[in-house]
Amino acid sequence: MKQPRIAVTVDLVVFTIRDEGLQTLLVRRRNEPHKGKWALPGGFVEPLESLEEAARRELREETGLTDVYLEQLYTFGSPRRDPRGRVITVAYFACVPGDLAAVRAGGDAVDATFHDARHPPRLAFDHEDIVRRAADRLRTKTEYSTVPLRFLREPFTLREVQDVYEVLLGRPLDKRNFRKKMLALEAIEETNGMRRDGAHRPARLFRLSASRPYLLKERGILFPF
Amino acid sequence: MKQPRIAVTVDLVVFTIRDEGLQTLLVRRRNEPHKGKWALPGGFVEPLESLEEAARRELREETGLTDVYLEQLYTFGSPRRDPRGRVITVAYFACVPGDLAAVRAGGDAVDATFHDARHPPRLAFDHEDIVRRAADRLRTKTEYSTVPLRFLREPFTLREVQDVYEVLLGRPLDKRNFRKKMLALEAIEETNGMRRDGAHRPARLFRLSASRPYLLKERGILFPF
DNA sequence: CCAAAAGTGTTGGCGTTACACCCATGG
DNA sequence: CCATGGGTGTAACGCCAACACTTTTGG
Repeated sequence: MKQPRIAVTVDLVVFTIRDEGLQTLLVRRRNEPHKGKWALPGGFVEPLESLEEAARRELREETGLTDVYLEQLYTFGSPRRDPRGRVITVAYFACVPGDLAAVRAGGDAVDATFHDARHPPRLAFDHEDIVRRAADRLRTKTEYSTVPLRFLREPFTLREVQDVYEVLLGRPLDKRNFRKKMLALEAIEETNGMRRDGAHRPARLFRLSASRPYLLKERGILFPF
Repeated sequence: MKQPRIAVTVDLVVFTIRDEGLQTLLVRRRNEPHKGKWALPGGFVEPLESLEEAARRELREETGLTDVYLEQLYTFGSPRRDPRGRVITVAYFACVPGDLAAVRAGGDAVDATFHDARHPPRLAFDHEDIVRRAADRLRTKTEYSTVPLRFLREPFTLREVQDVYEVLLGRPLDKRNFRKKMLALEAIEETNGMRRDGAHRPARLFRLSASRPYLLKERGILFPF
């Protein structure tokens, strides 16, 4: 084939909820171009791996995480988005629990830390566009899906679930209505464990239902109230 | 850069509504691989064009259409999806009016005709997956967006709008409720023209509102009834 | 016994659905 | 004047949002 070849990368918007806010993982670039700038973790797709495999590999290399929720977001391909030449990037976003151990920098990354996803610092390439689009998608999906459950480590309490939704939606939700609706979805199921912490009634613990892990509501939306 | 280079194509799922059904444009391949098989229109991305520009160029070359609704769908990148080597494809879908003049085949295409989108013939590469995913996305968007208006040529009547939605949703809708809802969205606006055809009262003609061409409903869905 | 968070039901309002007849035209 | 599709309003229902107190534990 004498078709024009193009370099292909995957970039990852790794969301977590921490310090009462939505945060995203950024790495500081060790090399040119954009040396020293913050950027999304990511890298070139290898010849024999699929795009999602490439994304999971990069995520594992950066955070040690496996089995996270990962979704293809959008493919960015402006001809001049990378000064090195024609590079398109397939962007993914991931949802990881907020209590994960410190991420370790590696490869092209000097440093790897979480930053406010809605007001990130200046980023390399078009990565600010990517973060913005990912945050929009996440907010939209919060309205009608149970993707936000992926921010929790099992087992979790209903209050923890509600906290996640409240951060993502940016407003408080009514506790009774929230519980009714979340339980009606059957996206989570009770364990027989309890969480005992502090001087108050213990909380029931839940896990994701084996059957409906990523439920999308087909009719109506989840949280109009 | 000594990064692995990959060939990048765009493929198009060009939807139209015709003969009371959702159809998609297919071309018959002139060359190997998959010579003689039906496939989606598409082709290689040129070095200096963006992905969307490539998609619009291919669409123009195949159908002569410009100014159609075009949306990036998904990027397919399994390592063995193309026997020639590593080729990833950025898939787009388009909505075009059902009354367009015959499309002309060109380039790698022997023939170009519309086929039932829900039961297409056997397609080259992974194009059946692409069509299936596009049809799913279109159906989903029909529930909460005015994308289906893009299947109509302006000016159009409310009955024509309803016909489009009924085909996409696969069920009849109540005429009065449909009109109320569609007008309340302010996605279309009245012209002062009338369509006179046949022995009956003439129908008011509408066009897309300049302001809200691709309205997505933020709360609730369009057609719960 | 007090503080702190978990857990639980009911009601009113609003938005959606269901539904049938008159209008304007061409032949 | 008849056939054909265009155009219109209301009432019942069901679902959603609002809302406050009891339970259980630790100290």
